[in-house]
Amino acid sequence: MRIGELAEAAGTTTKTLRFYEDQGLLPPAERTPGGYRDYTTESLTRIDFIHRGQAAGLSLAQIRQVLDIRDHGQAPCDHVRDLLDARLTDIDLKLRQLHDLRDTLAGLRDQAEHVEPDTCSSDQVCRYL
Amino acid sequence: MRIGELAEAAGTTTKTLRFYEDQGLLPPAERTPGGYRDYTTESLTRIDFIHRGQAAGLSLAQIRQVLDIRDHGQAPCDHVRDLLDARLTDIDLKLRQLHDLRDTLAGLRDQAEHVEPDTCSSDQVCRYL
DNA sequence: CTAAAGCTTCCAGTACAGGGGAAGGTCAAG
DNA sequence: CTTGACCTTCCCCTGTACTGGAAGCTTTAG
Repeated sequence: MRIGELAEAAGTTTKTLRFYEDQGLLPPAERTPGGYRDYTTESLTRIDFIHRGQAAGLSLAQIRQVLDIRDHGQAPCDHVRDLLDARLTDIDLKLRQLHDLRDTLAGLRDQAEHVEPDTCSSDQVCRYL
Repeated sequence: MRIGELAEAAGTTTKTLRFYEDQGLLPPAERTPGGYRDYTTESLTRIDFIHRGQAAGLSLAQIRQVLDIRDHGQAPCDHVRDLLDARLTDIDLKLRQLHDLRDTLAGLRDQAEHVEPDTCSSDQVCRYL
């Protein structure tokens, strides 16, 4: 698969994929005789993982650490366990805060639901946006 | 309350608070006769909200939009409702991805747990970090 | 054979969220 | 009445995660 196809499939850009390779998030791609990067679908899985990590608020550096662990198939020492524990604690905190915020926003949204429609007539500029 | 106290209480810095004021996330603070910013505890609540928003992966611009809605006490038009819906959809997606990632990491961490301790002896550099 | 689309590297620029530090004003303690 | 802690504005710098664009090579279609 060429870089353009992969980017499309992964919902990103060729620029970003080269950037990820540069940052060590993707292994240096195989090359065709012409010098083009040549990917397998494995890369797609990897990019999805990166996207999930980002959605969780991890930095690319943190994602790379986790990928390195995954790449070696097994986690062989305390440092690695500690790293994963730190990430998990981090993520659990984020999950709690996210639930909190969701509730707050849902409350606001609920107020919006029960407002008279003509409170914001079409010829009135909505100053809240 | 002066800016230093507030920063301390909110777990942030004076720099950041002035930056938030500049960006419209905090209303321009009252001033003492000497020109110092003078805050009430209300600001603390607001900063906590901002922090929760950030933990949820919202940008400061998005947080500001939500705060603007909150500030006017009521959500008066479709645009606002749509904005909140967009944020909620956004957050629900993040919550799902976060759960996913948590499972993945917990799996890895579990492997780490069941590894022989001496696989990573003290005189062996842990190459995974 | 040529044109267009897609790829290569390289360098520079952008947006976001702040942080550093200068130059100077304010306030409470001694 | 001075010293030190804290405050003010202003301007520039930093790190993260990309993005744009130039100059040139490769591949596919007509």
